[in-house]
Amino acid sequence: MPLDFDPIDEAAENWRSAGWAAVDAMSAATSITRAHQILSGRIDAALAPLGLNFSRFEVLALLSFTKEGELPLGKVGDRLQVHPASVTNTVNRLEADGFVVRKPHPTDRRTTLAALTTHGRRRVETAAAALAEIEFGVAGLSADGRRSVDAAILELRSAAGDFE
Amino acid sequence: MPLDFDPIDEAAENWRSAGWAAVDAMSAATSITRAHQILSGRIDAALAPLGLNFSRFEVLALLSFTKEGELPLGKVGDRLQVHPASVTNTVNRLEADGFVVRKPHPTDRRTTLAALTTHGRRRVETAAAALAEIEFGVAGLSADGRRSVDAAILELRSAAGDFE
DNA sequence: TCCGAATACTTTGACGTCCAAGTATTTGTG
DNA sequence: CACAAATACTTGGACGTCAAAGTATTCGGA
Repeated sequence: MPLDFDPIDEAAENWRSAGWAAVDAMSAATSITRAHQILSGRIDAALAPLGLNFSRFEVLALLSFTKEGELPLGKVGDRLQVHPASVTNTVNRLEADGFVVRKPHPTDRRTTLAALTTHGRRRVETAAAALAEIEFGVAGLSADGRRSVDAAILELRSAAGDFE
Repeated sequence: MPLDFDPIDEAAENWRSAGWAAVDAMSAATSITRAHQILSGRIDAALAPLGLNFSRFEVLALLSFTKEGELPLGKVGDRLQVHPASVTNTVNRLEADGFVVRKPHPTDRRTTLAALTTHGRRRVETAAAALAEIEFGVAGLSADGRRSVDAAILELRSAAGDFE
């Protein structure tokens, strides 16, 4: 049951009326938050039948891009920009489902590798196809829209010190 | 410790190399996810000293825009597009902190109203100023960027049936 | 009027994320 | 070579979100 008005637009009007500052910033932030909600709902729904969620999928995809199909847990966290505790948790689930196994690092005994299993490699292919099928939840966003979102957010991420 | 490359761009390259489909969609979805992470981190940090997080703030703001400063919990959920259980939880916290009180609906005994207290009204003003101060986390995003994000996401939300 | 369906909220439980603290191992420096 | 500091991961606790089930109340059609 959709509302018969745009709640974000409505909120912006209210902010303006209340004399609150930074209305455009508020609107952009709320839009991004809501977009994330929509995407993550769609993506998780597409992945659920495969026993995955987006985090778990991202880990499998990342591993599948490496030569050996394995990576230290710390590297996984760095690349995906998630907390070490989340990596532990995610890999626990993937391991319980047989998609990855933990292996000791050959030279550094502090380090643990997550290594893709055959099962995991098959599953990530299936999942990638399923996500492509639903266009990663961004169906409804034009090619121009996708490019401009990418470009704008690149500014934001760069300013936030995400890289370089 | 930022990476010395853009992890999203890196991911897009990997996807292309692996021959996976919908690379532009993947990139847009990942950008939005990461942007949300950045914003919510900044916003929650700004609100934490006030005993709020973004959800709690949104509820207070919404109430402050009404004539009487009160609204049925169900309406709150509709406007903010969050699950009823989350509304219950959020209002519990706000009530425990004295920012709102629950009141019975005058005519429908199924319904509960959340009503702003004086304390809550003062706090939401302070919080709004604090958020304006950090530009809702979107500092680093140009005016053009904000507009194009808004416009693009409006497409997405509209297609997702968010309203009208 | 009666009663099944709808509505409104709460409760419980499964997850997921982060922080802070704890353990193990390696690094770097005097 | 020793040992404090840094690194790598795990654990436990606080929170937040959602789905499903439960309770109370109101609505609407026979």
